Amino acid sequence: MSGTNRRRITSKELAKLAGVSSATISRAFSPDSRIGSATRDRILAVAREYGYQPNAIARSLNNQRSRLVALVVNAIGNPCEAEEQQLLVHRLQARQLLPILLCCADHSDRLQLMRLASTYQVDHVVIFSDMVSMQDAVDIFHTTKPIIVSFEPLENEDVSNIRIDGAAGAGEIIDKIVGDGKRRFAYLSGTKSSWIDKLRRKWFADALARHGLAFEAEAFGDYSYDSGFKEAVLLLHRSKVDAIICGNDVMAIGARDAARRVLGKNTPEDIAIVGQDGIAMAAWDCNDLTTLSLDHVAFMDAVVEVIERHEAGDEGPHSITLACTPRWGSTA
Amino acid sequence: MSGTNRRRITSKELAKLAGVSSATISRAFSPDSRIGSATRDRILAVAREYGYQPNAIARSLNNQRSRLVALVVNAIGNPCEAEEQQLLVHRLQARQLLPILLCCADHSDRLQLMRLASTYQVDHVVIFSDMVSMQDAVDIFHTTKPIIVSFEPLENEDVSNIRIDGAAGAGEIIDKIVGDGKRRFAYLSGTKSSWIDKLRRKWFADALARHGLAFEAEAFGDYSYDSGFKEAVLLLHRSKVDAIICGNDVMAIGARDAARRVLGKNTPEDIAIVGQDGIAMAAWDCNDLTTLSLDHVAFMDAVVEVIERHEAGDEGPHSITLACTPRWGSTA
DNA sequence: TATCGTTGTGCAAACGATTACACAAAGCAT
DNA sequence: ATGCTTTGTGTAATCGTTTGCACAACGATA
Repeated sequence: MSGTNRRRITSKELAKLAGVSSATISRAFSPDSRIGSATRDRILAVAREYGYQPNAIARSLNNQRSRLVALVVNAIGNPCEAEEQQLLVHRLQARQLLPILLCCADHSDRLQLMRLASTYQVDHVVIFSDMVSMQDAVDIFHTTKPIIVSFEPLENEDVSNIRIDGAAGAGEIIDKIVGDGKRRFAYLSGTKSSWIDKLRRKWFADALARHGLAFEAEAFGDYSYDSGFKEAVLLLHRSKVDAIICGNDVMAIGARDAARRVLGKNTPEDIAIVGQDGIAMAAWDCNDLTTLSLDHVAFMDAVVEVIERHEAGDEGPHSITLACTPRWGSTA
Repeated sequence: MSGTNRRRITSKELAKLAGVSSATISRAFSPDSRIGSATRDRILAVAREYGYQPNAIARSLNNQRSRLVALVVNAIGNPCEAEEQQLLVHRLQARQLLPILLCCADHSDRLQLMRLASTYQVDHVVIFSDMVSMQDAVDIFHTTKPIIVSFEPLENEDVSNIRIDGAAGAGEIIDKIVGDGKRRFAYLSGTKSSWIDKLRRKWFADALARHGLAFEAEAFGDYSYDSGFKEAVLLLHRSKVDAIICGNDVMAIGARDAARRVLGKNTPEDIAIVGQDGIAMAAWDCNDLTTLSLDHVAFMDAVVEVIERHEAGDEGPHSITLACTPRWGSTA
């Protein structure tokens, strides 16, 4: 309680103070173990007095269970990832699981970091980055079945995963925009190399194909507002598209600003702009974005459900697919 | 390498395979320890072959150093915190420190969570939440000197901390707005109980006082867009203010939208709106917010500097203060 | 009263590394 | 050839828990 003593008291020391063995101390802290309730109460009282808490590191070593979860993400700064992380972290904490955050800029240190985290014997791994190959994940976390949250076609079917299907939603959105008279579409990708991005593009391309249309122009950004803005300017200067489908919401906002500010084009009359993700900001009055939206709550519930099944010993692999639905705003 | 074998190999097993003792295995993995370079190379080769990595949990138990850092935050969803976290996490990872994220909605489980994290023997604690009392932090992490990133007047001077001073910047902003002819100011707080919020308000109140002015109206939100929007509507209905200073940028954007959409008031002609934080989004073309901005990079550099001094054994306490500067946008 | 669960506790062996200490081998000067 | 340092390796204790096993005490049953 005093808060100023430097060293942490150990179970052996507490045992001496309470006149019991360290085994009994341990039992006092595990809810269902044979111990007299009087003894337990006395121990807990003494423990509180001396500020004793069992050392989770030592316990993990003995248990072979760390209750740590590695979260591999690309960027916390991206609002979509931030929203999802927040939901997930709360759910994990409610289950007494602690998240270790791995946030990786480039590819080389991503693997390095994953290796580092694996030495901490994490119980679960949630990979939000589709830049990580499944094989790398499985190799690095060989004792922990990772959960892949991405859309890469699974060549290794032994890994639990959560996938998203936006084909139907993209269809609805394209139908609406074509119905509004737009014919000349562009796709503004988030990255050049990601599977997610290719898949998302395909949803819309397929929907366009059903109207006998195809993307007339392409551009590549990096999921940031600035890249959305810049690429949209270039795109609109070099081709006369009247609709831009963007790889995520943030780029869509950038593209909308570029169209309005640099070219004086307004949504949805002059140009239709569509985002993807369904972040909270998309619904703000100043944005009111039409976007192919994911139910982030259901998404993270799915992640937690897979984790719980893994904890229960049923290592699957489990596979869950969630559908995306349109959010109708005033940009398309 | 095979990636499918369930159990992790131990140093003792690897020792047998390499024909050495487990002590030698350990030495092969610590850069500066007495070991023949031929032996080391052989061990590392065998280790790679069998996918051996030293167990960080066991090492931590022995070392008394976990290389884990607890990050206590209010909400990842808040863009300001997200941006800072991202910067900090990168800096920690570059130093082979792993962040454990504690994200706390309400006060009771905040302490609970901090206690849980403390059982993992974290080497450092960074507290971003001014909802945590310093005394609680010190009590819970009694073996680890926490770093408090907040503005609460330090009654306990034994804790390293990083503070922010926006008095001068707020002065500049108020001077400008008053110079533009505005006289009737409102303050839209982020929370009712936080020290940060009170201090931020005081910067602006003091600046107003120098012009013989004071806040005519007050409102309380929760740092969210929706609360900014809602409170601004109520505020503008019940009083005829022509300037609103907001507790953060997100609320300022909400307030701006409310003024424009619900009351048809434009910035900066009809009403001046000011944010605080200086998040990236404030500079987006659609927002172009005038805000009292913090240099997040310098901020997180400061946090890391304190951590490094603590690691070097100089536990301070260290205290760093950073100044906020105005970002001039079109909202004020 | 003898027997048999049941309950509560202690002993000691894990868990997987690190590291102080001891010691053999080797290099080098006398 | 002797003594001294340096280098490389092994032995064993340690970090702080948990848990299987043994056992004493106790109440209930026959």
